[in-house]
Amino acid sequence: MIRRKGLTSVELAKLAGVSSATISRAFSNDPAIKPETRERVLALAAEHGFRPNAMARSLNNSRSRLVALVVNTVANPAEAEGLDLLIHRLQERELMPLLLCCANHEDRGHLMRIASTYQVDHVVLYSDAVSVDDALDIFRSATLIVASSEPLEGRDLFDVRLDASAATAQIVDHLVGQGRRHFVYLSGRASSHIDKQRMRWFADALERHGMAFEIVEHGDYSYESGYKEAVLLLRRLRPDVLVCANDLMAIGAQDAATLLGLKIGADLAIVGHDGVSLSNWDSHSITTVMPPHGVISDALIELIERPPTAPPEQHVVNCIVRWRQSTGPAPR
Amino acid sequence: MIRRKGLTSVELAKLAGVSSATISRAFSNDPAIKPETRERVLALAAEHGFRPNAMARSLNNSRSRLVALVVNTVANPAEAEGLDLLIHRLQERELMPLLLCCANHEDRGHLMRIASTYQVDHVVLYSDAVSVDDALDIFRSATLIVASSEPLEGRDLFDVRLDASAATAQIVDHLVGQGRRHFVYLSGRASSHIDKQRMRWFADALERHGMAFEIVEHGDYSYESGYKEAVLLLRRLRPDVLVCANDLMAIGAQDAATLLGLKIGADLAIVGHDGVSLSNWDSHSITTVMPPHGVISDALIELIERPPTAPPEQHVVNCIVRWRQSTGPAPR
DNA sequence: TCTAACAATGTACACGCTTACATTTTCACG
DNA sequence: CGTGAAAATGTAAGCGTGTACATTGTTAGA
Repeated sequence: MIRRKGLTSVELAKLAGVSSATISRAFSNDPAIKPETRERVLALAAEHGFRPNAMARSLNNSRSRLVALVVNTVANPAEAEGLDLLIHRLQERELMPLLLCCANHEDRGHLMRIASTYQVDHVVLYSDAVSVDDALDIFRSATLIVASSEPLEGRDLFDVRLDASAATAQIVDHLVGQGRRHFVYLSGRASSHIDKQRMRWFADALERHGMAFEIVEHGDYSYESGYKEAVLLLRRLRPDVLVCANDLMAIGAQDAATLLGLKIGADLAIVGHDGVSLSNWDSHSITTVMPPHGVISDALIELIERPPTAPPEQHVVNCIVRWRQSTGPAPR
Repeated sequence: MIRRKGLTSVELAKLAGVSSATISRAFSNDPAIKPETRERVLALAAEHGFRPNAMARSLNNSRSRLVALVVNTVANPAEAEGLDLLIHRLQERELMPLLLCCANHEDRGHLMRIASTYQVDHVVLYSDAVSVDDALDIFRSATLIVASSEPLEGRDLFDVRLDASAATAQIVDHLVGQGRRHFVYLSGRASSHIDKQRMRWFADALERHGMAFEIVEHGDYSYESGYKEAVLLLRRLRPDVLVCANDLMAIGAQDAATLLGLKIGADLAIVGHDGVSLSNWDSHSITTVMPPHGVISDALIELIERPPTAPPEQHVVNCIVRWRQSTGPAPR
């Protein structure tokens, strides 16, 4: 296996009988180049397998076309299913995703510092893996784009904020309309921003009916914890609605409830969050509050493509409801 | 938000009263530098937030510390759960993963060509997303590392090959020992290399008992197809063992079998592949043939860290069995 | 035919770092 | 105290592009 280095623009220039500047112009769609020359250069380049060196290129125009994606882990479908779409969109635009997986990584700062070394143009904070301030501090010369449901008041950032208030209200209205009165929220990690938000949205929606809900704080986002906590709380509290911090816990809870002889969608309604694809299996069809991944990705891309001089901009994206069997017959 | 560019090594040199070469040496662990100077430079660098520009660095030593990871999609846990570990290992070594998601991407060649532009040091073909030849052709100056279960005879590549023959044999022996005789394999995509391999391993294991199995070729790796095909085939063939091309289908099949009144692990044994975490839920505990992600990642890292002059090397990694309830009581 | 304006290309330097080589400093030892 | 080797640092030439500016070629209008 011979590892030959590709040729450079000067070498190709020699072969084409032009200067390296012309090579550069051929590849950068410069209108100053004669179309025929362009064609000739590109043909020759293709023939010899020449492609401009992105390192050298970004060294002097300081645009790397690299986008750092800061996530927790790709092993979690709730994150990965949206991420996959975003990566796809980036690739369509010939932007290169640099993935930073922060879960299990003690020193996230170090991780980001290394990434910043590559002169990334944009940083997308795709999960709550790191704080906005840390990221701002480290990625000084990149534009930071935050995707979160945490309200970042007055921060003047580029951000796409998820809002599930409407979706949550729809579900609550529907369930209250079914005559349900006893709501319980099973938390994943009560201290997490996303969990706090979700509880707040539920509280608001219930309050409009003059109602409240109880919180069980012992979950950890896993199937097992959903199962275990559901067994305990169903015996103790006897709710007719169980809202779970994520779909995995909702599925675990459903299995537990079934085991206890409850009829899902009738005796007990179950609601999940995230809308992961497995919430829609026949075995456990979970009504869930889902972030619209396509809309989010589009908004993020829009922020990424904004000219660097443009002022910070905020998008608010509304979550949607996936009606499934765990809340009985769907409305309308 | 002020986007100030960081300072350069010459500027820092000026501040430190040294030359830019000394700065470079301080950051590259060059033994030729006096420890105290090194400390002084690093302290000053930290103070001013200086970090060397990776683009400029790799431009002249042609080592980018970038690793291209060619995968299908991160949305599929079977891929993502192993990938997550590999990314973690890379990050520990200060190597940057450049993710190429090929599923849904018509022109994978183009994707790879762009990535190659960034002078990646290594390319890991982590799934069957693209052919080895295409990758070799495009990433001329990087070393290619292939992770697959497809035997690449005589290709003289760096590769980590999965072998499930022993694991498969263990399962088959166990099931035959339980008195089971009628084996059916539900395929995901019969044309895929991985599926062909898995069928071959099963064929071999059964052959040693003088037995064979039937193949149902209508699956597509989804829960739904597992469910649907299982309903059809269980009525038609009445097997006592159903081997599925992946865990999702196995779970679907289990739901179908349960619906038909079969007792899983007794009337019917079900076997999956991939060992995704959700194969271990209480609701559907599936015995599965699992690639040891840790071992695979270690092997890949070892190949990545091999000096560029080293000759190609092959690792064979044995899959392991996760005994669950879908095959009845575990052996021993 | 001459000139001005424009189109197309070439020239040369900058981007921020590494590194071979040159130079200076240090230090041990006679 | 002088000498030479070793240690530490400085100098300068790239690495492969993009791009401002200079240069050449072309065409229109008078």
